[in-house]
Amino acid sequence: MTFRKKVLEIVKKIPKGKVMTYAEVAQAAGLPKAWRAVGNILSKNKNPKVPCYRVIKSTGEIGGYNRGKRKKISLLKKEGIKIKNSASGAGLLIN
DNA sequence: CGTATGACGTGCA
DNA sequence: GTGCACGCCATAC
Repeated sequence: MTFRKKVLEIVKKIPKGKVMTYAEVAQAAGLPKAWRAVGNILSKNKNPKVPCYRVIKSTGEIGGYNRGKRKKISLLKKEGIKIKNSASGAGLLIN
């Protein structure tokens, strides 16, 4: 079980309507200091079953998305999460 | 095997 | 409040 796969598993287990930060995912994967790699892995994530859009930065920022940050925001909004500011503002509301 | 990179995080100016 | 720089880990080439 590589760290990469573990991270993907964790992200897959994220409940609907909820979000996790890269740091949280890394911690859940067993390497709380590997959030760096988490982002890197998700960026190269080729598994469509992984809702990588539910993973955000610890600062509350959206971060980025393979298919465009815009799309990520839309998906999160559908889940009940609204984005206050996508830049520096760092604000997302959960319902 | 070694180097470079990245969807980050925190600290400091 | 905003901007810049450093540090960290795993993956890719």
